[in-house]
Amino acid sequence: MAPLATTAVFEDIPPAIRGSAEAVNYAARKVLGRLWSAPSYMYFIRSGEVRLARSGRAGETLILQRVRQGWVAEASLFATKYHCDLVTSEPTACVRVRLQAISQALEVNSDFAREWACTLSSELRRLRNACERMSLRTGEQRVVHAIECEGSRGRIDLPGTLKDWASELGLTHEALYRTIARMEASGRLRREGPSLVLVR
Amino acid sequence: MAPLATTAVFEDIPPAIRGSAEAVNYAARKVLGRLWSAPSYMYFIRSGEVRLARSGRAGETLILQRVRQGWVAEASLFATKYHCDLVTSEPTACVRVRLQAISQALEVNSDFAREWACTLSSELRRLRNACERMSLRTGEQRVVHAIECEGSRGRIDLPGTLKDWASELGLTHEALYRTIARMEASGRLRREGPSLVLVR
DNA sequence: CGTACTTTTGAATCGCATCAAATCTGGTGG
DNA sequence: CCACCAGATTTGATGCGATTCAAAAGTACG
Repeated sequence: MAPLATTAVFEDIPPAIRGSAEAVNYAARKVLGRLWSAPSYMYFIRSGEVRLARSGRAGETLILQRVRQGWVAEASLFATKYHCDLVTSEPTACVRVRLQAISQALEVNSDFAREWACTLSSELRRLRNACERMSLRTGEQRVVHAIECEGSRGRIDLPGTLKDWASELGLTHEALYRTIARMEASGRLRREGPSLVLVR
Repeated sequence: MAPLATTAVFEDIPPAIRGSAEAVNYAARKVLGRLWSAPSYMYFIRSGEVRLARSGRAGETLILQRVRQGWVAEASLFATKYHCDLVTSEPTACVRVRLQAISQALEVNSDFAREWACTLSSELRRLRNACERMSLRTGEQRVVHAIECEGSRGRIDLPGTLKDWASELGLTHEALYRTIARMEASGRLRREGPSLVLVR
């Protein structure tokens, strides 16, 4: 399905590129960019969710970034090809901007340049955390690490299914279910609706 | 030991910040920055090696970045605290620049801003690769992935010991030795001095 | 009510971590 | 030059936890 283009402009887009921003809406499971293809737009997510993912030959998927608000695949600005797939997981409203416009804004507008560098830096820190998490050997260690890093005060809101979360944690969904069940049974974890809470 | 300060200026430092750059030399195993401490300098490595690492309570170490040339810990520009330890692994010559100077250069000099964003982006891509690698289950898959991503044409130069490489791959050194021995025995890998070569 | 998907549990297998010990290596000081 | 030492490399045995394959139960949605 072709994206529905509108001409709205949004306050949450950095002023420097509002002029070149174009609102687009996608249904779930639409591909915004495919591994190895040349990127031409940068996407700013307003609502819904876009995932940056890679899939192995066996069909298993690793989710590298999930964005519900803000820029996705920021690193593709200076790349000639996408290094991941870019896919919506649900109906998503976003704004797209030509790479060239971003590049130019970076050149001309130092506030935007600072903001961009800041975004990249924080994504870098997030990924370093993710890397460290993947080096942990047990599912329990990864769950605790994720809650401590990405949640607040021992609580994390799961944006989606446990199965999705499993592929972010680099576990099979079975392993994650069992880990959570074990932690819950021994009182180290509580589930509250869409949240997980570390006990004590 | 206090760093030996000199006043040399170097061509490989971006012009915009050469004025505020200060050459420093460190012995091996010197700590340039400690986890949770406030960063005040950014380091540009000229020779030697600096590692960005985290260590678990059991003493095991995960190497998140190894730099032999270029900026290290770029993400700390916008952070109030280091999120890793910053340590030399051998005698290292680098140039340090106050964060403030970098920040200002970013503001004033659009070429530098572009270069900085470019550096951050490529580090981001490298880290995404590392994340994907950590999601692979066997040592052999990780070795192949690393050679394909970080090496060139099926060959990688190991910058350091196999033991070091093991902690980058998220494996114990024993597991890595065994993996390499197995691959070599079955003819899928060849060792040539400091290099590993994928066969076929 | 049926379909697609997630969640859950079970059993067998695989590969890494762990602990232990021996060998090899490069560099130091006597 | 040689003894020595710290560290890397290597091999072995054992156990643990995740993966895998399988199947059942729960859930959301048309």
